[in-house]
Amino acid sequence: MFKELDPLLHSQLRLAIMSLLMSVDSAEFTFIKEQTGATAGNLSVQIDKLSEAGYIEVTKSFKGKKPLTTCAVTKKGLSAFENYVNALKQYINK
Amino acid sequence: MFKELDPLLHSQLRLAIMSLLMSVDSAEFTFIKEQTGATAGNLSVQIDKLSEAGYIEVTKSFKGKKPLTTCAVTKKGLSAFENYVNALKQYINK
DNA sequence: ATAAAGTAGTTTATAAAATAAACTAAAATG
DNA sequence: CATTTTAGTTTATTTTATAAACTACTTTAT
Repeated sequence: MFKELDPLLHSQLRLAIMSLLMSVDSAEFTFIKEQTGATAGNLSVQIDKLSEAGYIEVTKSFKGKKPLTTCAVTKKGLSAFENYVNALKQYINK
Repeated sequence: MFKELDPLLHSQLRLAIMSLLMSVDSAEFTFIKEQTGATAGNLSVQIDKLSEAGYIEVTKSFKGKKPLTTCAVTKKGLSAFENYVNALKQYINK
């Protein structure tokens, strides 16, 4: 039987966000937006979902006078990502 | 920028169907149902979608007196699957 | 000084998808 | 011969993804 694919991660945009965050300490909203090509609205929604699941930590502050949203993956998020990748391999490795 | 993940394949059940079909010549509806744990209704719908996209070929016949639906991956499906796996690697390989 | 345009997002509405429930039709079973 | 089972399909509901519209503030130009 096939392992279940965490629906929170099995989404192109959320997976891209997580993928990005895997390789950095933290990333700004605008950077993620650029890298993923997502609209701000969509990104905002998906970041919220990852945040509410405890997969990422979102910090809102200011860069000078502009709002600054920074995201970083949590231990829980890292573990979920690894699990997801692991499950996925069952589907794609021949 | 991240490559797009073929939405037809980026679905747990459809991906499982394709994954199964990759390793066999053809598979019966009931076999796919057992292996994936999907409900018949859901499976029927997803098989239709893959079929309409030309990713699989569906043959309806009879085994004795019972209806028999058989599925096999097409060249197009194989290529789409390979493309999908390739794109996916961009997300999950660190 | 203020109107216009840009930045950094959030909220809400809509479109698309996944899934299950209800249904059909025939066959096997008791 | 009535009930259950098999093999599916169709339809309805729920969930999701996504974009459009909006908010709040800042920078630039006049």
